[in-house]
Amino acid sequence: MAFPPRRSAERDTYHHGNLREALVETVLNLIGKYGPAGFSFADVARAAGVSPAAPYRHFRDRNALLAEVARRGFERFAADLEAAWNHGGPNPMAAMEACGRAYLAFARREPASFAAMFGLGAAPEDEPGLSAAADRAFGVLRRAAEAISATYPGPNRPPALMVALHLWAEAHGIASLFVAPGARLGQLPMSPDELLEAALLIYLQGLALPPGRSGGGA
Amino acid sequence: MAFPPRRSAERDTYHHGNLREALVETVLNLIGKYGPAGFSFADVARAAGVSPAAPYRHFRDRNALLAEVARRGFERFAADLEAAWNHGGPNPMAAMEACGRAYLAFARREPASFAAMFGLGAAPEDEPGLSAAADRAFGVLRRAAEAISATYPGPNRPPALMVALHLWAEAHGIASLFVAPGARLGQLPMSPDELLEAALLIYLQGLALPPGRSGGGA
DNA sequence: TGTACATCAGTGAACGCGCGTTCACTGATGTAC
DNA sequence: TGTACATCAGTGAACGCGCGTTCACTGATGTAC
Repeated sequence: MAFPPRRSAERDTYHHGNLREALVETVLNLIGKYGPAGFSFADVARAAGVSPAAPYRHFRDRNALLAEVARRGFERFAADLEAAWNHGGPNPMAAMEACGRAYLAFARREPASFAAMFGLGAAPEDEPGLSAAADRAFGVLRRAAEAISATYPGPNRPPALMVALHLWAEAHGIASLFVAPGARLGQLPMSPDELLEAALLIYLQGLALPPGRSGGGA
Repeated sequence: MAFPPRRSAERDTYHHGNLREALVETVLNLIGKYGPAGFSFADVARAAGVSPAAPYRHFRDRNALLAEVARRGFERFAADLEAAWNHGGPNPMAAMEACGRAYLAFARREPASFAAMFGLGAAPEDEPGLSAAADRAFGVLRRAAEAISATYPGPNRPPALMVALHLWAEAHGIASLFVAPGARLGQLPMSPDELLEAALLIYLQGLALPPGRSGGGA
């Protein structure tokens, strides 16, 4: 992949001023266009309008750059989930639904970040801060699950961590299979959001029952 | 990534005999070691012990080779799911559980195929047969969901396709997040299989109820 | 069963290219006094 | 407020390398008669 250098009139000073930020943003653009594996470190420099040596001032190598992109993605992701939870209303169920919608919305709105974060494409190796940021995002879901769990009476109160993992997996599965670009499946009978919402409802209903004969008659 | 040529004594004839198969298998090896983006077309040839021009007899380019790997992966995947369903016993619930286990088992046993199939790494563009193979795999889950749906009495019989999508997403989410190599999460409170089984049970219980107040008191 | 010949599946050398990375450098910025 | 100087963030040329791809070729295989 070769890119024409960015209109060089864009920058009239010798120093870029904010190259680090610009590189991160450029990567998001490139991932969006060519996928996480579809461009080189040199391409990033070219697209950002600097010499191929410039990025080395800010990132050790291509992987460190990608990891930073993923890390920032997780930060925004966590913030989105947090906001959804906080504004989801007093009812934990409704708030959890809002979280689910936020999950899919993020995958839709920031497919490039999503790809970088979850390694759909050359997965960035662990860099300092990456896992921490990912944990922060999961932490929101975990606390949400705790609030939900607490609404069930003691005897059949489900383990909050399990609930969090279940819901995360469902949201992530739907996002990966049906929202992320290049999703392999064609026609869905309903939107991903509706699909997730229905799954959430059914799951939470199932939680209310003590484990027993599952399904079959009424 | 550079590889030493394979011990050349391995092949004493001028013709390889079964290079196409060998290339596919070599790719699985390389994905396993370096990820789906971690090697070049030339590396594949080298690792298979042939000249860099030889693979062109069998595959248009790197992408076509990766697509073939993914296609075969889906074939085996579909076969696994089918077998799990068929041997899962007469009870559709139990059989679906077996399918879930087969899903995770595949991701565990063939991480390289899984990565190629679901584009965890440079996703192969659509090649003839790839989507068809993927559809075949999903078809198994879809029929299983139909059998499950049919066990519910008419009034609240859930749409089979929705059930299939829900279960696929849950299984896929768990596989992607917790089974696939490079999964970002650390300690789980239970194994992925247990996690999926629990989710399945809760979900199927929830299906049995007519939609209403979800959760909260008993 | 032999043989001539077409076809096939490999070789290996060659090409141009862009990559990642380094280097000495230079222009701009910030700060001490 | 001026000025000297250290530091910083960029340049651009250069390097060796391996990539993808092509080419004329050659050894092996299969088949017609």
